[in-house]
Amino acid sequence: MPQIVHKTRTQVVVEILRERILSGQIHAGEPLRQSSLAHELDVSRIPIREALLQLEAEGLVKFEAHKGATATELSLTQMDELFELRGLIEPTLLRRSVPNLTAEHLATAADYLEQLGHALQQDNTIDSWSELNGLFHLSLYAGADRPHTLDMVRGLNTNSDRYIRLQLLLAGGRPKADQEHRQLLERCQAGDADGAAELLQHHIQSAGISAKNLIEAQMLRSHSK
Amino acid sequence: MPQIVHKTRTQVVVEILRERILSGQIHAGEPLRQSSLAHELDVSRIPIREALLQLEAEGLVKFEAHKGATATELSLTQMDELFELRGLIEPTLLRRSVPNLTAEHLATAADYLEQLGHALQQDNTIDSWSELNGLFHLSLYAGADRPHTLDMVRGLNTNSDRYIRLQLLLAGGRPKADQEHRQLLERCQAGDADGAAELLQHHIQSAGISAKNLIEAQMLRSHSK
DNA sequence: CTTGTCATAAATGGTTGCAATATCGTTACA
DNA sequence: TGTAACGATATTGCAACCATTTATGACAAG
Repeated sequence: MPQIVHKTRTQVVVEILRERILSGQIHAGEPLRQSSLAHELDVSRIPIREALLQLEAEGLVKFEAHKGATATELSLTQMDELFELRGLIEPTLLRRSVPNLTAEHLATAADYLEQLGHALQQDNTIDSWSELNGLFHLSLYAGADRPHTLDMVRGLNTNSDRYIRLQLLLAGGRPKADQEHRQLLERCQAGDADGAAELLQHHIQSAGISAKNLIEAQMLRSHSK
Repeated sequence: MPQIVHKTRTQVVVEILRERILSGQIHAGEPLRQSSLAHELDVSRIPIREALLQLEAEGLVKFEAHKGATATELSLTQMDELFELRGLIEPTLLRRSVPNLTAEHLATAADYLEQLGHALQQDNTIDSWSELNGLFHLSLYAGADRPHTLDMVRGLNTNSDRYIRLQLLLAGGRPKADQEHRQLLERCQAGDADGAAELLQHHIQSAGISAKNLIEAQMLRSHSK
């Protein structure tokens, strides 16, 4: 019984715009006009504005007074920054979490992992894979009891998501990540916090590197034509 | 020629409210009514709402749909979280920054440090000390070239600021921090990144511990009466 | 006396319209 | 020909008003 919840229009708009930016439907640097969005989504401009403000806090748009909002584009160095932060924070979280993980926690993590496997062969692959990937990672941090930090990690993930999706799109699935995920879960189940943390760090680092390579290739291609 | 800058009302309101929360003028848990704030600050409710949204992103208020906004209160465990994150991120930033610090960077850092010394003997001690403290720390990270991370650290600092100020108020100055600051700057000047990073970690950790002790004492006192 | 329902009040969420600001093309002038 | 001032236009910022939701309290039934 999902207890009907009244979403405000602002929240709805936030979700729509976030999805559009992450999916690449709105691409980086593109200006987001309040009026046109308002007209298109059939709401007034106030919810649009507030949505844009929230998205700015998430780092997905840049909001300049009297100039309008634009979808942010992450430069290569900014990607470095993102993955460096994740590589710093997430293993620490995991290390704290592992000793406190209950069987239930591990079960949901395993569930996500299985769904991840299925997601690769389905239709709307990319979006669901990306979401499940985030959920899997976060579920492993449930034992850390660090809600604020978790929010922060969620934010970092959201930001790197665009490039993860791009990576999925161009590289066609990620068997390597899947393998690493399984090993990671194994370590967690075994209660090996340090081993798990180390694996995770490699995992994040390699994801960062391959995302970066992809972007570089992309940039070269677009420059050469 | 400072190129007159037009602040929007929203920005003005954000600054006023942030200062009120950090200074304790608005204390934790206190509800923030849009109407009364709008009347008091002589603006409509729209800028107030947008300001509250921004402050929510900073973690200073909690904004619940249809229920209103309240100033957040940080529990002890949340403080732990905050200082743990700072202790994780800031030393890493510093280590990356030190090798790239120019003489100019170091000069401004030294300048802030001197101002910090003066601030202790003046009137509006707490507010300016707190601000200068943040500026000093941030100035040392200028060489890291990590703008996004810097923003994040700024946010963490803002959140811990309330308790730093409380600490200053009750403990009356912080000669210990001053000493540590000097040593820190020394290490940076000497180009000793690892030493500086280690010092910084201790510095943050001890600040966290003493803040925590203070809060605990505070809670005991209020419970006992 | 407790409890559930309904009406009323208060606060927030959202729409429309107007004012302020930036952008860009045009024109005048060096 | 280049540049600087200027004005039209588009876009954002803000205020006043209306709609919706939540909280409060009275009142009646058990």
